Amino acid sequence: MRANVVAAGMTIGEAAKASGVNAKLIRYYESIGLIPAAGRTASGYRVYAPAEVNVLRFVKRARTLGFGIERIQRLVGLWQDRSRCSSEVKRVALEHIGELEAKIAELAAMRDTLRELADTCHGDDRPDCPILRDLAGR
Amino acid sequence: MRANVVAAGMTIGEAAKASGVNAKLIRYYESIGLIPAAGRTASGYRVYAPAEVNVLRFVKRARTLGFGIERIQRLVGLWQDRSRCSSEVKRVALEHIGELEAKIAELAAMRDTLRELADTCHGDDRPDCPILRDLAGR
DNA sequence: TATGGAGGTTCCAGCCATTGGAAGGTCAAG
DNA sequence: CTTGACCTTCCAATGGCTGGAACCTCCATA
Repeated sequence: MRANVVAAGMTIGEAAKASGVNAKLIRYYESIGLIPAAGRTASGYRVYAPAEVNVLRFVKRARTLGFGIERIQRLVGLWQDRSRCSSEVKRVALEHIGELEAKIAELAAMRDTLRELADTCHGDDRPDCPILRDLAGR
Repeated sequence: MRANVVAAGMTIGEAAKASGVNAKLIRYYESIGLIPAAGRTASGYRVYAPAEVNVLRFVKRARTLGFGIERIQRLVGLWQDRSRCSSEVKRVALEHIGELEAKIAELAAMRDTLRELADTCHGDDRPDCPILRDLAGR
């Protein structure tokens, strides 16, 4: 390809390197409609402009923060809408924070219960075990 | 069925009620080998003895504590092995606690970052938004 | 000019633990 | 005999990827 024609137009591999989203995942994101279909060369290779790489970076960062695909789609929409209200963005973020809190609380409850059980377990070569007793329903 | 013959022998629906694991899931657990295949009536209905319901309850409780299927299999094995060492059980539990901790830390990091961003976001009708700025890579 | 290898393409399948639905068989009561 | 609750199997979807197969295209080197 080497399309330095207008100093833009990367292959999917180059876009992957530049965005941190691997090529396979870029195709997947396109297939589910998270990102619009990329342009194509005459031979069928996808072509990416810098602006599209920025979208990929945005998506990557949002995934790192745990946002789900659907919410990322909303965020990208807001990002590209110059007349957005920051309140809308904040609402999406707060929704996600709420879900993170819920998940954290759930996992922490599991951990605490298990920690207590593990603390009372001798952990030696005897068969008696409070962990199994608990799982067996006392 | 109504098999009160020897005061045992529940249908899958009864076993589901008694164990808290729904019928669909019981079949799934059997299909993946987490629990042994249940007995059958002449007409092909699954039959469950009280001991099998206890296994289901054990599995249910372990799932509630977030154990994965594979680990539950190990736990059931240890539970039914009278010559087990409690240290083995404890090791399985500690492995799981470690994974819970890791997941919690990951989610908490996301939450903290997002909380900071959300705190600095006005959340009004203006378009300026630090959340989007962060996602866009500053 | 032939060739090799790196990288592109599509499609299909699997991960985890479930859940839902379709299509059909069986049981007990009315 | 019909009704309807329950059982059976099988297939598909969920989220967010990842891996592989089979094939095509580009570019540099021998």
